[in-house]
Formats: sequence, C-alpha cells, structure tokens
Amino acid sequence: MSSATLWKTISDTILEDIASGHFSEGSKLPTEAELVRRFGVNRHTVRKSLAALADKGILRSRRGSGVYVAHPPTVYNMSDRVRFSQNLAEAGRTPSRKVLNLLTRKASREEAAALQLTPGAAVHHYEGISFGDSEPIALFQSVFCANRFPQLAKALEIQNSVTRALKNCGLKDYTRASTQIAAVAATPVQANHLLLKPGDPLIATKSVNVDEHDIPVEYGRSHFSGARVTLNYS
Amino acid sequence: MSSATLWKTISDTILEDIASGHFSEGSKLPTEAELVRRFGVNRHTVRKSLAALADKGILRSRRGSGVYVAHPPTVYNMSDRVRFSQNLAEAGRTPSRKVLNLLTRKASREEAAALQLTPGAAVHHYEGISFGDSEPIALFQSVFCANRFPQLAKALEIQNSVTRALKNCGLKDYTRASTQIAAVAATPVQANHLLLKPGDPLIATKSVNVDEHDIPVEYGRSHFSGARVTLNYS
DNA sequence: TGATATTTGTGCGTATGTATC
DNA sequence: AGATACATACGCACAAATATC
Repeated sequence: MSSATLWKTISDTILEDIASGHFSEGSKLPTEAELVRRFGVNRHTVRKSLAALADKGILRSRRGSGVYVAHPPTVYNMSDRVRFSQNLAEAGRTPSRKVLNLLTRKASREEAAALQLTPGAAVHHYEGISFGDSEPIALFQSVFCANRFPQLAKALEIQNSVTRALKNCGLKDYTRASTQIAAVAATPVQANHLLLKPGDPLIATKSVNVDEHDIPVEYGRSHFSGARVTLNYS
Repeated sequence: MSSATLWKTISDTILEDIASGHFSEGSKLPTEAELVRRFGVNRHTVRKSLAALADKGILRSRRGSGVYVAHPPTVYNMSDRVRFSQNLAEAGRTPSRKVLNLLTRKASREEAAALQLTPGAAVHHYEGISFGDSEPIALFQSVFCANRFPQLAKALEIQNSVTRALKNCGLKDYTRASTQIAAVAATPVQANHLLLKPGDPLIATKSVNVDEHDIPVEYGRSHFSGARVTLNYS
C-alpha cells in the first residue's frame, strides 16, 4: 500500500463511508474545511479526493453550498403516451414540479411551425423544473395554442399537471407524434437549475403532442440531466 | 454563447429579453424575488446581474418600487425658442414639473449681471425638477426681475408653465439669447433629485432669455441628467 | 391618515472554484 | 503538497423606500 497516494486513501475512505451508509444518498458531506481538519491534510488534497469521486458521478459539489452524495440514474420511458408523473412513479420516485415561468405570448417561428399556427399567434408558455424525490430531473418548456385553450394558463396555475389541465380545457387524450433528441452542454443557468456544472451533458428533446385527430396541441422542449436520467424507448 | 459566470449569463438573458421586446422601455422588470425563482439562483447573484445592466444605463432601480428598463436618452432641442413642455412632447414623452422652491429675494452679482439689473435688485426665484413620463430629466432654477413682473410669483404658483405665467404678466414672447454649457459631477442632493448616483455626469446649462427688445427677462440654470438627455442644437 | 406588505439596499458570514507562489 | 489570495455564489438578517389598502 506504499504506492497509494494520500488523496486516494482519503477518497477510498469517503467511499466506504458512503457504502456503509454513513453518508446517504442526497446528504451533505462535511465541508472541505472540516475534512481538512479530520484528515490533517491541505485543502488541495481533500479537493482532489472529492474531485475523483465527483468525476465518477458519486459526489456532486455546489459552489457556495457544499458537497453532496449523488443519486443513481433514473430510467425515463419514452412511449407514445408520455406522462411525467406516472413515469417517475414507475421508477419508484416521487414526482413534483416547480413552475419558473407561466405566461401568454406570441409564438416564435419555430413554435408556430410545430403547432401549425400562423406566425405570431398567441401561445401559453409553461416553463419549469421536474423533480424526482426533490432532485431536479429535467427542465421543461411547453407552448400551447392560446386560441384553442383560452383557459389553460389559469388551469396550469392550479393543476400542476399538464394532463389534468388539458383535460379541464376539454382535451381527453393526447399522444406523442414526434420527438427530436440531441445532446447539449448545460448553460450556467441550466446547470444551476439542475444542480450540475456548466458544460455538463444534457439530453435535449423536442416533441410535438397531438390530439385524436393528429392536430398538434403541445410543443415541448426538455433538458434532462445526462447524469441522472436514461431515456428508454420501448 | 453563455459566458463564464452565472451572473453574466443572467445579465445577457435579461438583455436579450429587452432587445426582443419582451421587456419594453420604461416597463417594470420582474421583482428580484421572481428572478431568483426563475433563474434559481441567490438574490445576490440576480442583483449582480441587474447592477451590471444598471451601470450600463440599461436598467434603473428604485428602492421599494422595482427595477425598470431605462429610456434611451431624450433628445432635447436647444433652439432659440426653448419650451420645455413642447420639447418633451415632441420627444414622445409626457412632461411634468415639481416645484421645489418659489420665492422672491435679492439677486446675486451673477444674476444681476445676466439680467442687466442693479446688484441687490429683487428677483423671483423659481426652482424645481422637470419630468418626462414621471422620470426626472433635469433640475431647473430660474430668476426673473421682480420689478418688471410683480405678479409672476403667484402666476407661477398656479400656472405650472413659465411661458403661460409670463404671458399672464404681459410678456408675449421670449427667445434664448445666449447659452453656456458645461459638464459637472452631480452633488448628492442633485443625484437624489434626479435618481442618480453622486458623481454621475450632468449637463449644466446657463441661459438668458430676452424679450422682443433684447431685454433680459429670465436667467435660467439647468442640470440635465447626462445619462437621460442629449442636447440637440439645430 | 395610518398600518401593513412589498421591494430594493446593505452587511456579514460561509463555501466552493481558481490561480499563483 | 502546502500556503495564500481572490472571485463567485449562497444564506440570513435587517434597514430604507415604496406600494397598497
């Protein structure tokens, strides 16, 4: 064991603490300063140990907050009838939502094309973060034709569920017509929302949901945390 | 194109929202608390983003009220017949006035010289703030010969317009004879009135208005907010 | 007018990220 | 590997100005 470096030893010790349940999933590790005292080494050495575990996806650090134990990835099923809540419940996680922005505005060219509207038509803009067990899973941004669903904005304010809000506006069912998937790097703001670092990989999806007559009702864009989500087509 | 830091990214995002017309001139931005929710960052971070834009003159904050999109500099025409209200109306802004001081006193040496009076002659002192769309544009301070216009002080109390008050006192028309222009730093008091910071640049003007016989009737001094006004000679 | 809530301004302390010596 | 310094970011608390009823 003479070849083992100081930082590797510390890294292994922390790993054992996690494996033994001393530090559980999502919990906060002692601060770097505390670890410095505990192991009697320089802060750089502690940081190297933590960085090694963070690279493996075992730890996650947040500037100004602390270092945390990461969760294992969640499997997200991409069937033709995608329902966020149901999806996460199947994965054994408790779903929740945080609305960042909810307003009615004019559609961009891209949005108008996706919803088959005239450019500049009014749309409801619904934007927020999806959580599983209080951990951010994805950023979502959906637009709906305001003309077809005049009361949707208010319904979304109350309902906290797109499916239920649309049902309140008279839409019984909707299915996923098309989806584009890409991988992008997280912007600082995206990274912050998802508790990641800028540049971390995201799964970017663009999808159109249609009603029973194949008329588009929703154009949704999502950014999943690449480290915490695996998309599953089946 | 996300820049390095969080605050810079947020700053750029807000700038884009302004450029795209999402936030228009003079309109109120979401509160800091709302931006905190939307961007998911600490309030200090939001404030740093806003401060960066405020330093550029793009935003302006008012304690207890909110943060607003600043107007581009108002063009103030310095013709030979300057009328404040008309001037701002031409610039598409609603003019108003707030009188800070209205009294009759003895003229200083400088004032007596400008009005061609004997030193110590009585003058009406008229001082206040000019607004465009409720935004302070300039501080003004005018003196008039009290001997020639005995009722002017009362007229100014009622009229809220120098042109109309002078007309009530028998003066049909007056024109600008001379103007001196300088740039000075705002004193704390001036800055407070103009919603600026002490040391911010001001355009200081001194002008003499004369009647049809070239006899001085008004000696006016103004301090325009350098950030909000561009003087235009034509 | 006055009481209360909202919003911005400010300060202090703490934590992580990065760079240099 | 150690020591120091600075930048970025978070958390909390309170003051001051404004808005609202």
